[in-house]
Amino acid sequence: MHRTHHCAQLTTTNLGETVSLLGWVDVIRDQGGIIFIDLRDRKGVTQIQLEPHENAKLGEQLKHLKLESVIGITGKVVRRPAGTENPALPTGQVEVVAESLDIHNLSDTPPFPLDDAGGDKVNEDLRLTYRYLDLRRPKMRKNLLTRHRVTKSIRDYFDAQEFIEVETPALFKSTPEGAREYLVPSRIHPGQFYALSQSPQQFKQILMVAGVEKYFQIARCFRDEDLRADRQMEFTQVDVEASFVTREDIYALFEGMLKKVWKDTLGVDLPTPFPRMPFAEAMNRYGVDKPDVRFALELADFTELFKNSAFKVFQSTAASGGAIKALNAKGLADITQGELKNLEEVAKSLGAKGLAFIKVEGGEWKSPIVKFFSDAEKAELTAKLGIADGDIIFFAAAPWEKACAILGRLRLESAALLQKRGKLTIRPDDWKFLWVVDFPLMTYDEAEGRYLATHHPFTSPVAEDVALLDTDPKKVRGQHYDVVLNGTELGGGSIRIHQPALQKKVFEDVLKIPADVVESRFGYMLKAFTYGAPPHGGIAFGLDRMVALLCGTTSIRDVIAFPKTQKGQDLMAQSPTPVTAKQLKDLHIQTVMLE
RNA sequence: GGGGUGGUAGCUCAGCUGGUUAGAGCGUCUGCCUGUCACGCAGAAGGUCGCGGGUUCGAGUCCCGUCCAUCCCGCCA
Repeated sequence: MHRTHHCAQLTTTNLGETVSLLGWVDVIRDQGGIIFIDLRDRKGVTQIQLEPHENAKLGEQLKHLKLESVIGITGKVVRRPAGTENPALPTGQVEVVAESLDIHNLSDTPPFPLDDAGGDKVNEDLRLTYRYLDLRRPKMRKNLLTRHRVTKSIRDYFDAQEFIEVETPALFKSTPEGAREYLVPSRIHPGQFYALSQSPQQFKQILMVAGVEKYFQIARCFRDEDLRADRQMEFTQVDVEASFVTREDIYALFEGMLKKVWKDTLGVDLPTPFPRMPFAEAMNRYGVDKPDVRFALELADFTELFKNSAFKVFQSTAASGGAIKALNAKGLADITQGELKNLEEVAKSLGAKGLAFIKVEGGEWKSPIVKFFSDAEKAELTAKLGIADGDIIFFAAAPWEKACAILGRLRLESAALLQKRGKLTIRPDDWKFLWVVDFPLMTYDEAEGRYLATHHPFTSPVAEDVALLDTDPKKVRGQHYDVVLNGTELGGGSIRIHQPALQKKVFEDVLKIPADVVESRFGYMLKAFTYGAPPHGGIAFGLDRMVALLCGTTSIRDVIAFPKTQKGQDLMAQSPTPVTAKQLKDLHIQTVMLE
């Protein structure tokens, strides 16, 4: 039997037709003399009406029919009796009176409810173990569909812009500068390994040397780092590179892509261009390099003010080159002891010694530290923070970046508390994009005792800062940009270095990678650059995170068909697993477990 | 590697300062019901309280260890 229609299709225009439907048993409502089945396929649901007394064979078949069984039914489309229509259903005006029923496969009782309301509450490990059932849920089916729409939209966009999609190898060479890699032993080359590509970065730059000019790829990437709600060991990146472009060209290109994706999937018109914000400003105002600008609660700086303060903690921090930052969590003076303690723990986990605060209630500043403040200090705090009754002010005194980070985190925590109280509204569909720009090219790593690339070593310095590479590397700004949406970093990219001499200088003189290591890891790239490498730049963009935001979920596992758990296991197929001695022998591998 | 939260029936959860036979809703099974769509009604079955050890006359409850899930820090050029 073939289906004549799908289960969201039948309307009053089909009245009187004999139709065949195939699908899963969604619900059985047995009224005794009349039985209703909601038959579900990937498009929707149609109500089937059966009268077991009228049709003995049907009655017998129905006796052992269970939910989630796969059946086919043939019958006539009729109008539902007046007053029994279901306006919530697209097919709710009609029903199919079953004449015959094929049971293709009886189902065992599912281990958890498959409706959205019930399924959402189920422990995720169970959903992952039975992912094929979880994916039958309307919400998960919708997420898969949205993901498909997004990738289709992206491919259409870049195709229209004359970009071509080029596939680059998953099996690459190990380049241990960046994220930890998955190593793949070579059978043919005993003792040697490939690494799974953590990003097509080097290949896409080579493609520019190859004259492709406009490349994109929806690329799978692999990183052997610890997992999070927004990080999987394998994930998908929208990877783009173009020749003869400036930063502005990339901004416009990507804004166009995002505009189209939002229009195609949500019907939303995104305003462009997106605002640009220098890294230092993002840190100073929001305490992070991926600010959520849907709400204010901005940080303020009081380093100058407290340079000669009677309050020693602030005074000494300011005098020794640190920063004093403050955040007015407006209207949060009703914070509970438990919540305050929790915030203090958060601050401490980020390296704060404690959490200094001022609670403003009844016109009075309640705080263990306020007695140290002069009238002038109080006046400036009031003015800059807009202090009013009902506010609570948090302080951080630490090295600049740490002070910003502490308050940046407290800002988010405070916003959540204010939301809980109904004093602040942050809508998930309030799409606030921005570009964060002017990152430092290098960051000094205390532990390693050398400079590390803030993003990656292929990022080109801002032209007027190149001279600083020799004198003051940390002052050099990179031609890097991150695209941020509602506090999530969706992606980042840069204009790359395309002159072999400058690239070699960055590797060897600035990053202090020994010349022989540079040669073995990146020699092929430096060599390629000597054959006419065009100026180029691009971006890499987290597809999973974007789809998650479009689907209104915070976990990318909800938009990946078969994700891994936080310990990197596939609970359904049960990987990873041990392998046989023969497999290892073929790979010339001997295992010794180390403590 | 570190910190938080959780693990009790198929599912979601309750179970107080340790004390009869460990409960509820949903689901499952049986019966009834000819217009339901969260169908309804009546009844029944269903438990290694994650696992291991300890304290105690007595442990779901307290202690130690361990496993799993999840959130976060580190990490993610």
